[in-house]
Amino acid sequence: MNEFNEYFKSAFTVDNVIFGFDEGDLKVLLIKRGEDPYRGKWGLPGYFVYPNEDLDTAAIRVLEELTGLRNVFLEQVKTFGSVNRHPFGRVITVAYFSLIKISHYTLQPSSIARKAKWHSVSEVTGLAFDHDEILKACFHRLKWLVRSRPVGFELLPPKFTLTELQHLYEAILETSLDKRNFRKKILSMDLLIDLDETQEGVAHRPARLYQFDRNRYEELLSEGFSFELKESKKKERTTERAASSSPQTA
Amino acid sequence: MNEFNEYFKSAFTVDNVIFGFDEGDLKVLLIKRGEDPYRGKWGLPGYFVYPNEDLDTAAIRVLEELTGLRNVFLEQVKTFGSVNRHPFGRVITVAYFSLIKISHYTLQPSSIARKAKWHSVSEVTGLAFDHDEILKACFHRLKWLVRSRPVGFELLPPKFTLTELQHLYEAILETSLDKRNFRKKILSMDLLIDLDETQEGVAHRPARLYQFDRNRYEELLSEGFSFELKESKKKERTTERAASSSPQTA
DNA sequence: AAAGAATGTGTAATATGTACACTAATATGC
DNA sequence: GCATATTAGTGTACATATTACACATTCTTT
Repeated sequence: MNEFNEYFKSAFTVDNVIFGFDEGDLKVLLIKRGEDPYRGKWGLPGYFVYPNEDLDTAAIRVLEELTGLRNVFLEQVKTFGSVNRHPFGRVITVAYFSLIKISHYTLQPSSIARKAKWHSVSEVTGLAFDHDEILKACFHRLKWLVRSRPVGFELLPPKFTLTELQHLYEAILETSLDKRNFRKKILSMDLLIDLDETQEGVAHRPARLYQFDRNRYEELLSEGFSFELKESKKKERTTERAASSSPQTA
Repeated sequence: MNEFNEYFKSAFTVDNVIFGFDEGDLKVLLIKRGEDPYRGKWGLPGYFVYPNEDLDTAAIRVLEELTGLRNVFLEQVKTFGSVNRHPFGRVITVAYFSLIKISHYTLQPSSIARKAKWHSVSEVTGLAFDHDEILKACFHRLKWLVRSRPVGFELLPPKFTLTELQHLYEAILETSLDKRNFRKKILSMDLLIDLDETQEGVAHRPARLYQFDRNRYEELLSEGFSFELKESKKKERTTERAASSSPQTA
């Protein structure tokens, strides 16, 4: 019984990978570190877990403390525990990820995090610790999840156009999708409410606005429906314009 | 820098969920605990991680020490860290899982594990700690994985019949599959080598034996092939016999 | 040689996925 | 106000995949 105290003990932390979507681009929330190690470097918002705190609770608390984000649903992804991942000693970290609507939240970084800022996922590199690797794992999870759960709607504002939705899927899947097929597929799922409104102030034909029908989704789920969106099989899709420039019959 | 030592530290462990398949039944490897807490109870083979040991390495070592299994490929699934999951103090555990061919290994339990034995997954309950929950999470992962990776072959002996393969999939997916459609699908993937041998000593028409073609699989993967096996949509499939007992035209 | 038990096989109907090109609606610049 | 630029929105034919379904075959046992 007492031997228990003799077992090696390590510090442990949680790190949060928060994805958002803005300006047609997938973003991740990073903080500028105000503490050693890696002071002044960008990293994921993460910190130590308290002794009598569950992991999920810690992730929520730490996120709020560092960035000001509240009530964010976080999902565990993977645990990183390489011996030398932290310069001060053995630290095991549990990575969490989440998807949020950027416009719904205000960032209020604490002093530990000097700044909190959204960065384009595609441009992020050179983060503190092994955070590049953690980000990669979470992005991979997102890619995986997007095909079997309607996660896209978490990232968009409540009202969105089908083109915005498509661009989001293209950003996550890192591929291009056929407009007509994408629309047909999405609309056939019966998960969107057509708001009978259109965009305003755009210099082109305004698009219809839609809303995700969460109740309908729950209902369909309980009927055994499963959301499925496949990655297109062709790697590089040629545009229609390009393809039609060399027709067989002139 | 010195403050680092002030952060709360917890003990941490790895737990392994090893699946096997035998007698048409999905099994999990459990040990009978020879140590407190839960001495004499069944639980997952798991133990403490060393200070200068990576998590994956620890999982492999612990598995071997407790059960005698060597060279098993383990994959991280989830981390469990509820405050009260261990009666002696705060212990965070990282769960790993693996699939093995039961007949290929000999169990050699250590003294810490008084016994190591295969149990039918469907019958396991009342394990030590939160191991019921960990098992459930790993089974869920297996179900998920089976649809996108040819994991079934890891569980079968090198030579197997299509019926055995089908039964395995049925056990994992907890559903029944149509024989002809299953065969058509599997064979069309071009992942099996027909060994031109048949079963011996069975009291019925002997089945052909097949082998998984791992090289072909790697080859197909690099060509962008993706293994996909859907769960059948109908929950309860009626058997043909039953269905044909009430034909429209006599 | 008859009965029992599991193997092995094909086809038609339906559903899903894919490729692809033009018209419609708005804002802006002239 | 008219031409231009820009994005929205729409349909169909073809190929592929999924589903439902029944019976002859080959072996052992009695």
